[in-house]
Amino acid sequence: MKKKRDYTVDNEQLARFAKALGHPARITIMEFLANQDSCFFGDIHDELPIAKATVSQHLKELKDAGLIQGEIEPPKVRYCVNMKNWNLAKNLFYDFFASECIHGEIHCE
Amino acid sequence: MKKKRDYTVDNEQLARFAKALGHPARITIMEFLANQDSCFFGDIHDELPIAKATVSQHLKELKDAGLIQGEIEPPKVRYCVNMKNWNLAKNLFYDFFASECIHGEIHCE
DNA sequence: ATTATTGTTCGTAACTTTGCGAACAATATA
DNA sequence: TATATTGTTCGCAAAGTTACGAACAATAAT
Repeated sequence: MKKKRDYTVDNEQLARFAKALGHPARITIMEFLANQDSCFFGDIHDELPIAKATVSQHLKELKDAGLIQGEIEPPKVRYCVNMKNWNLAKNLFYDFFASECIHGEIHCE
Repeated sequence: MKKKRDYTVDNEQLARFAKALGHPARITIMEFLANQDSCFFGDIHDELPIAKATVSQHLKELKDAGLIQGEIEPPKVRYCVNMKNWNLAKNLFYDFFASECIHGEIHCE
């Protein structure tokens, strides 16, 4: 029997972030939140071609992945980027893609 | 009825890449391919704690997403990073995360 | 106390993902 | 021709994803 390595913690985390971003609605949400001050549920919903129940579901996934957080401001809910985890994701992705720079063309100096 | 925007082509593409990377096995594969010259199926399989049928499946997904390509060198199969699409992915991710630099701490100059 | 606004949760349906072992195909070796 | 090596495909099971409308809860306004 050969010995098989387990996945590293970093790779598990990176995969978790990637998975959370693996839907155009969730990409659109993150992009929107990154460039807005007002980030109420309704504003997000207006950006997306899907029902509010589905939007709520996508927001929950982003929240579970740690990429956003929401706080209730009755009668609305304000969503924001979780900067700590967003930066963690950013760094993991940067390092991931940087490892390819040995072949590199773009973004490698 | 409100008018809802469709997803942009870029966001769809970015989501497709993110989804393809949304599993630790596939992250591990890409990382491995990025840093090796020999990239036979068997070498990849040895890195992963899963059955070869499952490895084959993950490779197929990465291939379908355009991130890798494989060529038969009987009796082996050599897998490699598809640099064109890898760089496209890299750029899409970089731009995606760069949009957050208005709040930024790290990697923003 | 109604009624309206806002967003979540429930229930359901269709589809996709992940994983495995077994069977298979294709070449190389004895 | 038999046998070994390499990797894919098949068939299946269990679990997760995506989507919706309807029902619900919580606050605010009439």
